[in-house]
Amino acid sequence: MSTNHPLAEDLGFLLSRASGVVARSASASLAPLGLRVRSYSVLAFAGEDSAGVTQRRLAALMGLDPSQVVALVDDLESSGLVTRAPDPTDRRNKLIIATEKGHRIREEAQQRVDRAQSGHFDGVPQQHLEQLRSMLRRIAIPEEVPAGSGTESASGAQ
Amino acid sequence: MSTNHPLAEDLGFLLSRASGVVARSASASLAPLGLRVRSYSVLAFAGEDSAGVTQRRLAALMGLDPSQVVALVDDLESSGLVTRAPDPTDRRNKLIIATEKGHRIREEAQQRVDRAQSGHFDGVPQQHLEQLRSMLRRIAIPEEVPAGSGTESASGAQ
DNA sequence: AACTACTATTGAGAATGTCAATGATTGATG
DNA sequence: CATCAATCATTGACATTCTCAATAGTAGTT
Repeated sequence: MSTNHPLAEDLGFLLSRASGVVARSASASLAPLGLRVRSYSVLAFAGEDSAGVTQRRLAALMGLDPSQVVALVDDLESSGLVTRAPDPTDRRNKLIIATEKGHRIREEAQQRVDRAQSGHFDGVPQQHLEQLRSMLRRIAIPEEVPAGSGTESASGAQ
Repeated sequence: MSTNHPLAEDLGFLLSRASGVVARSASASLAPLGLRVRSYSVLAFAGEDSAGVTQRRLAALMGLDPSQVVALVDDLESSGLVTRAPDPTDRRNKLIIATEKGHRIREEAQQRVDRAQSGHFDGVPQQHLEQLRSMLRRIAIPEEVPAGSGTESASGAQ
């Protein structure tokens, strides 16, 4: 193992650093809408599936503790962007569904985020970006998360 | 216009997600040494330059507020891994220098982190990793940070 | 019914991020 | 030399985020 590379070249460090930079600018771009990166993510996922998403699944998708999702949904709900609908098939679940207003804001938010992010990625050729996406997906999601039943031990960190 | 891609394909989201995954495992691997990712980063940077690093520079390197560095250095100092040495050329600065023990721990820590990270990156071909590093560097560091300890505006001052 | 497993929720405590203010020091200006 | 602005480390306050344990409600099983 060539264990003597400077930290500034370490992939984990660069990952964290780049993530911070991008998240910061995204957060700044969302501020006018009263959203943060986290709440935007919840809104986006909720808006992608008209059937709604359970909070448990949101937590798994975002790599958060389920308890964190509660507050995020609380905010979005009190802002009228999403609703908590009971799941007819399993009343333990609460399906997070974007309202009409939620969809509008989500659209606007996505444009803002895209615009902010393009500033960081425009220097990189499209083909490389696709590779980057592929690698990050691989690292971020060790195994595909099924959408239906969650039989996984989804406690996140252990 | 790629304005309608799912969030799970968004580069910023994937970046944040991958960063979290890698940081978590790195943090876990460092726990036995009493280090976290942050304190390890400080220790690593301090150990890379025998002349030491100012806290201001550490903050810039790591993308932190200077006030955050204070606590990190406090911990490392009380653990005997680094020392705060006065800068002869500018007494406002405090040069963070790794102790002998600091160097030993840093070595051990680096091996642990590398081992933990290899689990995430080993599936990716070496060439792609190099591209990944290059892209991340570009995103993470908008402009190269000069390494001069003092305010040597001899060449390339800006 | 009893039991186990799962979901959302709450709460506590630690870690992290952000921001303003301060003392010590430096460099530049008058 | 005296003064002023800028820089560095530090402190403190405050919000956000992370991590964990515990709980009520529900589901599936036996």
